[in-house]
Amino acid sequence: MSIQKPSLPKGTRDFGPLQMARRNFILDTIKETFRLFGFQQIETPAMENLSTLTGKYGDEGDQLLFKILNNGDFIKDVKAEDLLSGSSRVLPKVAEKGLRYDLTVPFARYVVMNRNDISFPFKRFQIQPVWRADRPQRGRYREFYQCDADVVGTDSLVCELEILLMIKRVFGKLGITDYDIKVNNRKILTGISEVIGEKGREGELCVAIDKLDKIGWEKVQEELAQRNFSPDSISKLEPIISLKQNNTDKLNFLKDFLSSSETGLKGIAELEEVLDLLHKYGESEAHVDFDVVLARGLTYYTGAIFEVKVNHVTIGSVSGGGRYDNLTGVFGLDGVSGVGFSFGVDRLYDVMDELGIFPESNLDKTKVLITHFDDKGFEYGLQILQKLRSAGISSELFPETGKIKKQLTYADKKQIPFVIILGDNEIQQGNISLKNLNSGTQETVSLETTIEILINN
RNA sequence: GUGGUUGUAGCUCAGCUGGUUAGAGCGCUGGUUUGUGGAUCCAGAGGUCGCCGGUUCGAACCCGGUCUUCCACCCCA
Repeated sequence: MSIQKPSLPKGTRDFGPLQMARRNFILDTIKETFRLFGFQQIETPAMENLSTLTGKYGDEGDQLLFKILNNGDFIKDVKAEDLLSGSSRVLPKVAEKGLRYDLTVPFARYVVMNRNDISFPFKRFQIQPVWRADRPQRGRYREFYQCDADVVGTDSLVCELEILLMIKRVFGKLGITDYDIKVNNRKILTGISEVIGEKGREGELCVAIDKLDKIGWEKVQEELAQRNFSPDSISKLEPIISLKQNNTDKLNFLKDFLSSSETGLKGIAELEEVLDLLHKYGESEAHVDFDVVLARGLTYYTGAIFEVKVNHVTIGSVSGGGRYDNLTGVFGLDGVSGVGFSFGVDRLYDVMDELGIFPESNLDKTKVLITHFDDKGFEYGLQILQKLRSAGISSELFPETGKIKKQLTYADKKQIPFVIILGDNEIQQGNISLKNLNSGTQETVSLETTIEILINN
């Protein structure tokens, strides 16, 4: 049998010690923030029944689901005519489970299954990997983490406020300063389509308008025309596209523009209230940008829509979310509304990496390495190791007796700042030679003094 | 899913229009120093040139397929 080169599935990655230290820095910041705001953590299985997942993300979403082949004789129910009918006929017979595609649908399933034990409003957060059979590229992976926080069972706009506050807190802690939280409201989009005379077509409208930044107004007009929007309605859109003022001015303009649309005005009012709550909380509107053309998740969002973009980097949005009226309807539980959002850790990592703003040393570091020359030193070291750890000092004993050079090199590579050297002299006198690898200085002191020095450095 | 791109030592990359035993820097191992790391110097190990097939007297180089990487579209965190 030949030796094969190991490899990873497309779009997946290993994380080494440095990467994990950095990822944990991001994850800990997010977790701490969620908890500070009163969210409780849950987890759900990596795999769900395929029936739970399919049909929730549209046709394209279904294609991106990873399916899990049934165990045992997975082909036993497949008939010859099934094979001739194509893969869509065969799939349900060979796979009944799939990997989760996001955290929202499993959460909806969880809420429905535990409705009797949950007291509403329910604030939960969930930090787990999700899988998508997408084609990978920069900032896009087949396995990545989402950090969701959702509040279900209340219509209060305080939830929207808290989402803004949590985003601001996390970004502040991470040291990301140049970013925009784009906010909009589904009802405003609905209102716009009504006012321009294309009622009910906000979905199509937004798919086209969403590309404004990328392809420009000219191309957007072409696309709208292609989608059979009338020239009249397209021209009515013009003033919206060129809106470039502060939030208040934009809102005032739209109040006038949407005066004939009850839904549109409702959307404006909601957004105004969220901003008002922000001021009452004592926070500024800094980083909060009302973006009339922001459109996402239109199949389920019904109120506020959020998206966070870090400026001057090549990564797409790092966070997004919104309000939905009927999270659990597909699972037979009506009337559960909610609002939630998600941080993309992997993209936050890429953004911080690109900006070069990771703090210097959040690598998990040992404080001191105990080195020795022979079995006697090794045994003496073992006693000292116990004392150091009891004192809460992260320490390790070099596991082999051998050349001191090798042991020091190990400490150097692992960036361990202190080394304890135990030879015959130290053992006889019952003390310790402590070397500081950063300064190169070395002193022979008692165990108590050693512990004191290590704690204070 | 569509189109393009990439693959040579652990890492970053050279390698001329196909021509003997495929190179460099960094890293790694050992030595200079048998109780002292980082620097210098010396020596050494390490490659079925992504994989499979084809063209050729001869392929890292040309052709086909496949996998992988990155990019655009689609969509998304």
